[in-house]
Amino acid sequence: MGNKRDEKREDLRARLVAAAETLIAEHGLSGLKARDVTERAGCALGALYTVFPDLDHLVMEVNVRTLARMGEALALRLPADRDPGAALKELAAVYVDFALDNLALWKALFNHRLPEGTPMPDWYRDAHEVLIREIAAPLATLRPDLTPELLVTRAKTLFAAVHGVVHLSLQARFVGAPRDQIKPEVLALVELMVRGSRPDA
Amino acid sequence: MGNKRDEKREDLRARLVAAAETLIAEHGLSGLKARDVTERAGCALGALYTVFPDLDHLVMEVNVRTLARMGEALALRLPADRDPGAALKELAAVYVDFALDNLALWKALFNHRLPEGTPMPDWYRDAHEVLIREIAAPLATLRPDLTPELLVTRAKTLFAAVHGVVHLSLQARFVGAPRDQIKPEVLALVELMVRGSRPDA
DNA sequence: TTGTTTTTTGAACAGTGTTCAGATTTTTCT
DNA sequence: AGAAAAATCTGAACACTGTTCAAAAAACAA
Repeated sequence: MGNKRDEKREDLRARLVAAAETLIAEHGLSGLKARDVTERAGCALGALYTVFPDLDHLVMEVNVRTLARMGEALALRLPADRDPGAALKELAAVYVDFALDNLALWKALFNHRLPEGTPMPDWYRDAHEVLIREIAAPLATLRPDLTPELLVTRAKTLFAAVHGVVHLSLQARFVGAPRDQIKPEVLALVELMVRGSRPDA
Repeated sequence: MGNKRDEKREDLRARLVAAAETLIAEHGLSGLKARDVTERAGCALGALYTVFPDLDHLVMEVNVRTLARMGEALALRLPADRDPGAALKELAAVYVDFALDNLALWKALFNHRLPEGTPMPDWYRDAHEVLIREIAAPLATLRPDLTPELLVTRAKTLFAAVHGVVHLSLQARFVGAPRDQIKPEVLALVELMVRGSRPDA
């Protein structure tokens, strides 16, 4: 049975990802150091590089877990929303809450950058699909005129718009809405987009 | 006359900022190295730290210049747009074009982060005001019901929504709209928001 | 010119991600 | 079980950063 090796390796991997997740949650993405991760995971510095090719891949692993949790949160919203506008607002509200409740991990998800010229692995890109998965259905009800292809693009655009409001606000940077008004502003934005989608009277 | 010193100092400062701008434009924010900047500016490594407290401040200086140019571009759009909806679309189009024409500098503007816990200087935060300055007027025409305070917040939200679409697309990351559809999608988004703002028939 | 002050320099430092020769552990073979 | 071979793990060493600061150079004052 050669799976004792695999078990150990899998255990080490899990410990590294858990350590990285904790450190990012506590000190932010920029506070993630290889030496801290390995110390917390209880292994040598070099061990990290026997599991992941580099730190970026460890971060991506953490981000994939964050995306999975976000996907669950978004899919778990109350069903039986016959009104597509209400459904879209509900999704946006869940998104805002998740970002606020997982601030550091959420920031790591969107602030992490691969080195110049490094292409994003497919498995990583694909993991982001949960962000728009739930939008298509209510949007299709709202906009039966859109082709399936344009529907996907538009869903991405709606997500990006909501995301932009949350992102700029939480950046605590400058042109973002005041932090205590993120939710109201996001909901107002979705309301605008929903109203704007209705056929003219 | 002790202003010979000041002149030299100002000249060095200008050379450093110009060098940094060029390097960011060519190799991206992450490709900006203190040694490259000083070499290109024709001074010693340490000279950088006699002008700026650290590299972050040099980046902020570059970003302020980018913001100023962007402010000019936004203010320069055709006047005589009596239709507020058309004005907002025009602003969005200018924003998209600027981002596409100044890709690396635009990314540097929004991807640069101060170290954890470092507060943003006021002069830097204030420089971002140009991003929303032109939005308030047409929005006020469109939404005479909004209080001045809410008008500002809503202008920030509209900007953040448009920015989010551009940002996620140009990140070439995942959930962004295909790059060749940035402009159409942004304009569609603004159209939605404008239509949604109209009083019910 | 000579002494004093200011400015500039770049070698040295500290903190980072990553590597890899050797030590350690596990597996294989008799 | 014991020994040899293979796989794995280790952490010192390396390469590349931003930043500092003692010393050199330049500017100025007398």
